[in-house]
Amino acid sequence: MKFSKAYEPNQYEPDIYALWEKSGAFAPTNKKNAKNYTIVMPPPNANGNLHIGHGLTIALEDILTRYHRLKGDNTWYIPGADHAGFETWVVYERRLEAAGKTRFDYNRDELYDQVWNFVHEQRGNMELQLRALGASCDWDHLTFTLDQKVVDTVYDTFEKFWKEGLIYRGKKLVNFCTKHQTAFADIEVTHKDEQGKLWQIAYPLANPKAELEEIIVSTTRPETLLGDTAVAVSPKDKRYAEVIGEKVKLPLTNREIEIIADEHADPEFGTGVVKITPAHDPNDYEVGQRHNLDMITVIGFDGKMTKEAGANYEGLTTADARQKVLGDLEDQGLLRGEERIVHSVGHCYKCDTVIEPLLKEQWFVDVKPLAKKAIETLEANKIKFHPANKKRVLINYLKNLKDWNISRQIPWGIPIPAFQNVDDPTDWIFDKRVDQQEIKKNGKTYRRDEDTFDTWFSSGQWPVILTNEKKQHYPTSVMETGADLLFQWVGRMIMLGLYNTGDVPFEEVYMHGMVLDEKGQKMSKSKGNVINPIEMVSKYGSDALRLGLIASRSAGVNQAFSSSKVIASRNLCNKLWNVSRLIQDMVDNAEEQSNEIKIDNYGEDWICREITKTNKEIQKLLEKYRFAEAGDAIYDLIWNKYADWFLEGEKLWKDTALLKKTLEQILIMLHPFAPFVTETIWQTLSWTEGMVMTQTWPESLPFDAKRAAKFEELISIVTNIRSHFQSLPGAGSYPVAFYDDKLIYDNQLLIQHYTKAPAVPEIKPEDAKGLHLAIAGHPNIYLEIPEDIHAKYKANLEDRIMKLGQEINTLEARLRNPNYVEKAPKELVEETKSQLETKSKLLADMKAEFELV
RNA sequence: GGAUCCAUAGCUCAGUUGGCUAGAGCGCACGAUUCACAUUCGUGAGGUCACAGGUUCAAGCCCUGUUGGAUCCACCA
Repeated sequence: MKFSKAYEPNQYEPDIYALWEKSGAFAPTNKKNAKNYTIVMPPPNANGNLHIGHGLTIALEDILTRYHRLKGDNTWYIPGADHAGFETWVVYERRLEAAGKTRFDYNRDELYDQVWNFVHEQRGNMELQLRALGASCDWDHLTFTLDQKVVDTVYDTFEKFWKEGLIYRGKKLVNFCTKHQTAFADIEVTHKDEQGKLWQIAYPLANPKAELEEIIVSTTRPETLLGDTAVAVSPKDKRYAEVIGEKVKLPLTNREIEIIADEHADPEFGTGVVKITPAHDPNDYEVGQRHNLDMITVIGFDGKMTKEAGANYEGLTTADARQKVLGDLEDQGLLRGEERIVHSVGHCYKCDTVIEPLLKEQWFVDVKPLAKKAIETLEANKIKFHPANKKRVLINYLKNLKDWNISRQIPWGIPIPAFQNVDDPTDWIFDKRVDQQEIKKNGKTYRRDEDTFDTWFSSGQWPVILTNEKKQHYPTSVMETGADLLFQWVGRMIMLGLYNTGDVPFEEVYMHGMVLDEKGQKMSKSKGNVINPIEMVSKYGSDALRLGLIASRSAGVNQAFSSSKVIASRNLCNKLWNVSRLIQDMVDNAEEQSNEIKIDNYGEDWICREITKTNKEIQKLLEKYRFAEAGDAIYDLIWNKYADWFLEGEKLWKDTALLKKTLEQILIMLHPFAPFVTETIWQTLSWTEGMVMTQTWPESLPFDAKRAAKFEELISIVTNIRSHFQSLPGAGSYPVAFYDDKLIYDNQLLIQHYTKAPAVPEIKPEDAKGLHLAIAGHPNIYLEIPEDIHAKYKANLEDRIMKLGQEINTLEARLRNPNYVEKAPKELVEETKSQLETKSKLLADMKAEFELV
């Protein structure tokens, strides 16, 4: 291959990925004295497309993976594909609807097969996209969340729970979406503040007293009145103390219900009386439990009033029933007022339907013991979090966690392996024969539970499942995922991982924030501000997207996407491409080919020092998950140091052995961040062998620190001269004359090359003329400029003298402070002193010059 | 009600045991240019680090409070 003039990512990326994949190097090695490094990928939706957040996830995980592979670890990055239970079901149900069908036209097994086929028709796109992003994951172990090994583990866990009594079947209030016909966990419900009304309704006492004939309750949901089984007052509320235990006539029905005393009633709120509807309100449910109240279900799973609501209301929607109830109350003179209030209402996170708390028999996990263990583990710092504060947030959540409803009434998921005795509804058994609707056991007939597991129940066991085959990779090294999944996923993986294995599922957690659009807004389809990562890849290249995404981003913080960072990264790739092109050119044209490195000028010492310094810095930063800073460090090395200074100088020296070596090191160090361009270059260079992906992380390069420091002096001299050339009228360049300066003498050619000065002559002190440069340590440099330009320079010099004077004042003030001299570290004080000395000398030179000019 | 995060250059953001003159990319201004790269090179302007106190020899960083923005959890008859 030859280097074209510019790097065109699209031209190379697919072939490069194919090269890697074919090589087998994505599979974990099994070296004896190497550490294991494992990341399980949060599985993207199997039949969806990746979004920009996946771009970030893959970038971060793949940087870590490739870095550790280069470091020689037994590195294993395991990909996954999610059946995404509810998400996918919603999509499929929409298709059914479009075809004029509903889920009720089929039985569960038929629906499961249909969705299975649907998903597998759509599948594969996501996996291609992961490849386009450069994920160096082990495709041989790609796991779909409905694969048999997943189901096996989930069933084993369920059975173990069952035997230990951690699973129970309970009829409790669940969050039910009447559109999607399924229950949700608490965490899946989105609460929104809404404008609503609070109505006052009179409940007449069964035995009216002279001073109290009726009590007035306040409610936002009058239609649930039909299911009231008590009214509650605070036990401390003196107004009602006498009527506790008495009955009231429930309006619109002919029932009488009791007045009970319960803490739930707040004397300060409204009239201090609460109607109690245990079947339709979570708080009332608890009151009902405490007082052993009846539970009357007046709203059905279809969102309509039931038979129990009475003939007048049966079949009405809750909204219609509300109007009718209000009208009827009004007719009877029992409606006593209304006021507007803002209250929070739960909605289905997919379809926005109001979530109805309904009584339903479901499987619940008793989370107390699991959460307790998780909290202990977290408090013992067994898992390190980035950002660190997420640990406390998670502990706080776990402390208040309620039992977890794991039943979902959707066909797309892992069937719950539980069967119910057809003759005895209380008799449930555990059995794995879920492919049958009815089974026989001990002469009894059992019918399968139609429900499936909450997907978080299975994905909560993800690290355990994926490492099952190579147990030495558990616990995994780091769990990298979005900050929004702290509770529903990370927390559950910790609980279930500990339960399954006794050990944590991962040693560290890194949580990234959301990728917002360029204006800092959340991306959403409805807003139309979604950025497609694959479009970015085809426009700028995969490496540019990766580098651009990690730039300026820190753990846990939501940050805007920045196309300018992507473009800057694209430019970096091109820069490196051209650097390589130049070096290849020098190698091709070199008179002798030698692999022996001879460091014989300051710039070479300097670049060896800088590469080594950056090498250590990148390692340190990646260990701390500081991706953005690591990216900056390598960017700075390649562009500002390697290309702008070292390579520019090497145009004169052409030490090909050193050029090769340094370029190789840079390619390896950049590889985790920009895998495609580094590999493309590696494959294109004439002398490199194998793949950059499977090289070894570079060792330190040899250098002489004093000589490297000399080069830095040269840099500041050159910069100073360039600055003068720019600011002097005419913006020309002039001879740089000097005397008695070894550094300049030794580097005349280089200085001429960097500054583009016409000459760098050595002169006799008495011949010095022109503009005297004030550079610390180099007092004898003159720009030979015409007389008339001097005056302009004088003003500039005056400014610099003033500035320097201020700096000297600061230093002097610091040293005058006895506390500073005594308490600050000695090195620091010494440094201040030496700085003061240098600067004072410089100031004296400048002042002398000012007089001369 | 409880909690968390954020506020630094025109924009997006770094700045992690407190240390000297607060950085980057983009943008802006000025200049260059056949010879690796216009996806280029060079030079430069631009910041009372939200505000008010405090701790310290020393504060963008630590503490207290205030203001503004974002998010999460719980509750809301």
